[in-house]
Amino acid sequence: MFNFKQAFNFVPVIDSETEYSDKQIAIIMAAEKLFAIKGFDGASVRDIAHEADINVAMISYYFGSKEKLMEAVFEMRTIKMRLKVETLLQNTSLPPLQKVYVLIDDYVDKFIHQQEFHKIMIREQMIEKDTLIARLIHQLKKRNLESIKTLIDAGQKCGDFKADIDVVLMMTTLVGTVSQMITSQHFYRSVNQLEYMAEIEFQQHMRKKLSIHLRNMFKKLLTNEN
Amino acid sequence: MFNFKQAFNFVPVIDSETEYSDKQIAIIMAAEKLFAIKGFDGASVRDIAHEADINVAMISYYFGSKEKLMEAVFEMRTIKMRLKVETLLQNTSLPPLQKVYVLIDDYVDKFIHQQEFHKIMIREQMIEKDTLIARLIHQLKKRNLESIKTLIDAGQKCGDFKADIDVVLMMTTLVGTVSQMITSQHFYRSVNQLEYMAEIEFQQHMRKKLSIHLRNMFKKLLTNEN
Amino acid sequence: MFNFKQAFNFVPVIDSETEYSDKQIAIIMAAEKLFAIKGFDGASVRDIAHEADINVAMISYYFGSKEKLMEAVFEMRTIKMRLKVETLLQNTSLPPLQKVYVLIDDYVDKFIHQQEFHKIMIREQMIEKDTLIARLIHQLKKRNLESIKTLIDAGQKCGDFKADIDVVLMMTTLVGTVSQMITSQHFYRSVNQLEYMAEIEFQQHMRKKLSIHLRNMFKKLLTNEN
Amino acid sequence: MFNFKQAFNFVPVIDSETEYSDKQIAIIMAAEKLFAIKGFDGASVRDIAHEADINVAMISYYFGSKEKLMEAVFEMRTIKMRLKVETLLQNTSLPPLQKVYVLIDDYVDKFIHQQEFHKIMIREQMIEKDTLIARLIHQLKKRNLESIKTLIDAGQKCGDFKADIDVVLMMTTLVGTVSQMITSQHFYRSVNQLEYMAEIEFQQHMRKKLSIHLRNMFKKLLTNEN
DNA sequence: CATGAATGAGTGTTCATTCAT
DNA sequence: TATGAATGAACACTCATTCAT
Repeated sequence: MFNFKQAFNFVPVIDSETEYSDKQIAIIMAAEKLFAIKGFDGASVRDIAHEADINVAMISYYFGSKEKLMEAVFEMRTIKMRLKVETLLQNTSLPPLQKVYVLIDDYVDKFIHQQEFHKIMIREQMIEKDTLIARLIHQLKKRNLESIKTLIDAGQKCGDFKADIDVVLMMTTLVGTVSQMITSQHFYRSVNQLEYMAEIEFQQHMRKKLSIHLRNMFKKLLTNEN
Repeated sequence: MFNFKQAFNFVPVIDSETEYSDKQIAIIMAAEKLFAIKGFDGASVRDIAHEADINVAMISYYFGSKEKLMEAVFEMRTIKMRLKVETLLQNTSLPPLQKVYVLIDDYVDKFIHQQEFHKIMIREQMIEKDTLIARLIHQLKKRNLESIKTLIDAGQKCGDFKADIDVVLMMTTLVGTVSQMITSQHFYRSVNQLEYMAEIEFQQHMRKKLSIHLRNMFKKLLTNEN
Repeated sequence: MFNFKQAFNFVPVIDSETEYSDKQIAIIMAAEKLFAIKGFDGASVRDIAHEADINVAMISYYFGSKEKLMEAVFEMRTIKMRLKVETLLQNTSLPPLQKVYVLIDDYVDKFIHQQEFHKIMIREQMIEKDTLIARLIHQLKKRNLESIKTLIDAGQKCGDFKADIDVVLMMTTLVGTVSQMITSQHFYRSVNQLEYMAEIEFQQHMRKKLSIHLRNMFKKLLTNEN
Repeated sequence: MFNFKQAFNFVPVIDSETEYSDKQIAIIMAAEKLFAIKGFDGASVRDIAHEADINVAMISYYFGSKEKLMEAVFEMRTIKMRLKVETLLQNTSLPPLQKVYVLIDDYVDKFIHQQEFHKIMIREQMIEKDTLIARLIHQLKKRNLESIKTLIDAGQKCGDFKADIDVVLMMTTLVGTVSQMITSQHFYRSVNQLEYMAEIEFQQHMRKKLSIHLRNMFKKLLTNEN
């Protein structure tokens, strides 16, 4: 059996209820990759089977259908998508702005480390269908938004943050900026002459740049200081 | 024959080289709509033919292939995507910050009025293929970026703008925020109890909110004033 | 276009509403043949396409689905399945027993000339599914039964027929005997050393034998004479 | 181990050569049921395995293949299909017509009590393939026919039966009538308003009706009396 | 210029069967 | 003996495209 915690240990993991076998994990990850690159309809089950180096029939065997496989991708990822907000909220020693900084870094990390999954989410958000996945995304976003609202609220109550903050718009900028960086990273590399930087190094580069940029912006957005 | 200039006269149009017949325009617009909703692979040529109320064979007949049809969608739209920057640059009376404001509004307008096309662009950016479309998008973004750099440069030279500005990151935030608003507008409506607002009204609502939010952020990002 | 009336002129034809093209007729007849021999599930659309010498895709193109094709087989045949009863009922010159004789011959003829379709009907009757076809068969049988009841009634009223006649059981014997002859004709040939009789000749042999046998039985069943 | 004799003790059983385990019996009976309802191709081995509550692999494991399973169904049933004729022939006290009556009831009983198997037989008779099953059916019918011929012969020699009797046609009517009743029993119920009669009761109803109807017909067919 | 008919490759899925244990 | 996993072929059907007119 595949060790979930070890394989993805760079992000804090909350264990999934569903246990998947090694082969199932392989299929899910192959699917995640190809759904990200080609989209749901663009990636055929044969493509996925080939990528995962398994027989096509195994996909139906394990997941029932292509759609159910997509749901499995979501189930596996969304379980780990809950932000650190819950923990941050309970932390009394950290000042609100610092909490926001941690939050930004958490978002950036998650997007960068799970680019493929996020590409799928971006795509799926646009499809006008009332699928299980659409509902899962909606629910995930709503839960996150509420947690963040509580955090901002606390900052306002203690006088650190300004009064008139549109949290939804703020989050739109946070998520949008990171998403845009992910989707256009090829352009970013080209424009900054970073074409030949190693993937890992480039990820750290993005991570740092985004973190500084967003911290800077959010500080100005939330507080009155310079 | 369809009058291009008249039909899309809310944005300054630079004429395309290629002339399309009414029927071709109908196909392109049906394709744009369905590609936006369902994705390239999710939308079949039969779907598009049905939407455009023409015979399936016409698509191959007019455009050669489904892929070429997508290129036609891009050709028709990208031609009108050049920003007002060129005009702004030559305008000597307007202060730099005001120019940036005009730019922001231009971006917001374009994204909102051509949501369908932008959804396609967001999707296509993610596909890791060196297609004609990928090159078209890259070229468009590069051209826009350079114009904006010149504009920011001018602001820095006259002392209105700060010295250390990462224009690429700034643009990432601009484009990302607007894109994110577009792709998650359903969520936005739901969260702000705007489910039943008429589409037109909602577009103006987004337009205003985004404009204020982005102007506010960019002012802080670019200048030292409060 | 295929001339329906000419091609099947050995049985009185009531024109179908639906017009089929030559190719559609070819597909329907290939389907009829293979459904009869192999059953609905046993006959693949590829088999049928090969038998009809057309591309597999044409079946979906023309009929929508394999099931709809089966329905087309039924539509084409059931339209001609109405017995001569209606005509017989109006005929005042023919005595009731003679009418029954005509009816028997009509049944025998129909079964023998449309063996393939009848094999399908026998099979489909057994499948426990509430399909359109099941309903079509039920309806056809009910209509026929009612007409025959009227005919028997008339015979009883004029005193030619006995009073206690179970028409349903009588029809069960009529249909059952002919069906059984059709389904076990191979055995019949073998047992009567008719293996090498030509098909046409054998059909006439069956026709005659069945007619005499059934007339004889029904005379005894219906009347008091010897 | 399953006790064959006990389980089907309503008909005299001649032991099969092959001994089947409980699990094998369960599979065979599940197969018989589903083959009857859905046909050979319509019933998947997974269906059968599920119905028998065993692992799919067991079917290949025990019987080698789906086709061999069908043969096992036949082997298990045909062994018990030999009629009472042999016993009847040796009985000197019973007059020929009474023997025929016993024979009719025996047929009716067998068909009604083993409807599922008979549905399979009806279907398999129609398949134009020289399979083991086809040969088994042929052989069974031939053996039965010969026994009956001897019985009829005896009746003719003692002067009870008429001289010109086509035994094959007579058997066609016997088997055909009972088969037709079985395959169209749903129609029979509907037409006689017996939809809600309990299955057991309905079987007894059919049994009685068929017995009287067939005895009546056969008496007229075989003898000169009224 | 336009289109209904036709095609072959591809789709997701299910099949009976076999494998490894 | 027994079984979950696995396989490759087949399934019905849809695809983008081309053909004949």
